[in-house]
Amino acid sequence: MAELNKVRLVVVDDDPLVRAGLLMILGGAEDVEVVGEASDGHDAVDVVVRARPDVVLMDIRMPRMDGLAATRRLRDRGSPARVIVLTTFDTDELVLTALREGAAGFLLKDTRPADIVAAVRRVALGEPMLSPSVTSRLIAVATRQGDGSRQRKARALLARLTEREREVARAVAEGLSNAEIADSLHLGLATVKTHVGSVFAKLEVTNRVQVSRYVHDAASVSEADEA
Amino acid sequence: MAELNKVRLVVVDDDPLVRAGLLMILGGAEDVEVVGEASDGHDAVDVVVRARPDVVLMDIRMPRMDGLAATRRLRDRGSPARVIVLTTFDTDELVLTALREGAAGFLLKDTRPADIVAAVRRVALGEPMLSPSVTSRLIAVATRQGDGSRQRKARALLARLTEREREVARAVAEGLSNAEIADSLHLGLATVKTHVGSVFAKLEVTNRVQVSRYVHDAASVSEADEA
DNA sequence: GGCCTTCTCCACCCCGAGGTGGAGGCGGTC
DNA sequence: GACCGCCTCCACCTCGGGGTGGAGAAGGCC
Repeated sequence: MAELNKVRLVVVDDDPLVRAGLLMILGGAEDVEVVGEASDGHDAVDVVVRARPDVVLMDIRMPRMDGLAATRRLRDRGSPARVIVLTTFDTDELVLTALREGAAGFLLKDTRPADIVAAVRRVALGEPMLSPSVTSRLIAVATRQGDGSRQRKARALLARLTEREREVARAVAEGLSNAEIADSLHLGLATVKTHVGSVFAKLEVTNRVQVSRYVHDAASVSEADEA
Repeated sequence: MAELNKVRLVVVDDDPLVRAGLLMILGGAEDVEVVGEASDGHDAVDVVVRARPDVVLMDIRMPRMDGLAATRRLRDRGSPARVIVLTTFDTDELVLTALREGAAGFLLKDTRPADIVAAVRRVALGEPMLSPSVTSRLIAVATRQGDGSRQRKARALLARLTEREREVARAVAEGLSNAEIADSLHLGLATVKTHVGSVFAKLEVTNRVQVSRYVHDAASVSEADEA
């Protein structure tokens, strides 16, 4: 039973020493079975597809294909393997890209061996696992935009518009001219101008760029207002 | 020495049973010292200010003042205490609000006792600590906006602008008129018009609303371009 | 020296944006 | 019925946005 529930793992790193170290660490855990290795992203995709692991420990900087591209490739191929990115650096750029590509974990290479093993187990269960500094970065990113107050104000003001006015405001925010708006909404030019004027008055602005800002402020963070 | 390094903790929850449970769990850890308790947010602020704990375990739903408001109040007062929010629910709204108010941790109440103790220790060291499901939500939020491709395109295009042109583009995106831009950058009106024209050409747009979109697209997610 | 880019500014033009003051129809409320 | 809000559209006006085609100065590159 315990045998059947072993976590199947593939280790990917271009440095033989790092691979050896990881094998040592993870080989010691009796609930983990290393079912494959690769030394670059290209091989990694092949190995993962064949070995069907539960979890992949994936280095980022590698020759031929880096770990992020490999992760994306695995997603594209529908592989169910959960990827833990293992790297030395944790810039916002890397973290966000990795998570967008579908990585379930992001560990720094200075993570203690016991924590690496714990991460493999947790990720195998479908939970995410990030190094503390990565979590901090993620918090910074997630809380940065959407300070909330500006968004709420924008949404409150937009709520005062009539349905038609909101449509027009959205079109204005897209950068359309009055004529284009009239066309796309099947209205007369004069009608559009009237609505635009009402929008200006209700939002208390004097030009369309400011309308654009309100609309985009209100749209950000809030998931899918209307279909 | 070990005595001196004890983590000073305050426990805040309106349910006496929950408080008792937490005290039991954390009292068992010899490197944690509970230096105060409170049963609502209002009292919590007082207790924390007097007891000067390193860490606060803070319930959200409480009478008089909820945990989020209390956390904000502590931040406003400049308290160095790190707050771990402890709650039953983990909606995007709650998680983001808590983190914005400066919470260092966000744990669900079904967290195992040992993990609660571990969280207190980690947070005391300045690291964040989130429950797995909270981490998942955060990842969803952080990766949602910024699908990346649009942002990268916007940034790439903006990078082709000269320094001056970028300044002008930013001003345009703020909704300023040419005259206002000329004023704020100490330029002639004609100069501004020239720059605006160049910006249009390089961004391949025909009006300022579209410039605004590029600038805001590029700005989102990216941290503080230039001071 | 030439050649490039960047920044500054000019004149001239046209049209769309934005403001003012209307109108009529349509649906709901008192 | 009278009233009100929303949607539709009109005429008229002004001014700023946006396009064209310049110019001169400063700095970097070959």
